[in-house]
Amino acid sequence: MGATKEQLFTDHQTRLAAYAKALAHPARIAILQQLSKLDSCVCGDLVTDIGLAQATVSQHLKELKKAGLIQGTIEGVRVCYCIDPEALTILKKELNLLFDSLQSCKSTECC
Amino acid sequence: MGATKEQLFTDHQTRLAAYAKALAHPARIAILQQLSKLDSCVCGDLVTDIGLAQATVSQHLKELKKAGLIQGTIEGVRVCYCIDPEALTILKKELNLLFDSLQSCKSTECC
DNA sequence: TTTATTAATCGTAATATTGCGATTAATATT
DNA sequence: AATATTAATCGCAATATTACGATTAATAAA
Repeated sequence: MGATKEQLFTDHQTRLAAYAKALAHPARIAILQQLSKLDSCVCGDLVTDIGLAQATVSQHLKELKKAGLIQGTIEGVRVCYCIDPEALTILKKELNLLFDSLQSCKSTECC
Repeated sequence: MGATKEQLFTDHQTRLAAYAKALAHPARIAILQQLSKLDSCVCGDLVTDIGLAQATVSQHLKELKKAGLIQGTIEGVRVCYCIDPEALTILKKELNLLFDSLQSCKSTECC
């Protein structure tokens, strides 16, 4: 096994889980923060800044790209990575949906 | 390999990644939503509601407990699971920290 | 006491993730 | 043309995740 039974869940649950998965590694959070901090989007710097091997950083970038959180454009030999602001907006929206649905929590009544 | 190089990251990055990991499966999001929806916290119902095997649901509950998002109290034969409202507050705070740090994103300038 | 119910855990299988060295393809530079 | 730089990808190893049947321990009910 090891594969999610997708048909059991709503689109919102699946979408949010996918975003959460993208954020589920400190390196990927660090990459996002680094990307937003840099003046330019020259992103080979990420490798030195993060402290992981180039192949590993490249893999994390791929995950972030897959989730739609970042975009990459080729600039000669280099690749410029940037956060997709729209994706961030959608992510925030999905998170708000979750927190709204958890707001009616009556847990203090029993645990 | 297959283990995160924790020493490279800040506490915030590690903490948030751990929370995100807990949310990184639709079943666990479904469980949280179900827990907040039920009048009581009688949670054996989760197994029928979610549609996964008892052992699998139990494992997801364990993950949520590990992340601190839920608590479980024994009530006779049954176990009552509840969302920890404080953990939700912390999670929101960590997420706000992230979004604040990503706010200064200048990505539209280049990608 | 015997039987039923509940939920954790064990064991197993399939798959995914994390990490990196080595290689590769692409573009720059000399 | 030869060389350097950059970043994706391959291949591998270690570990983690997802899922479930079977078992177990605990409590409740008969």
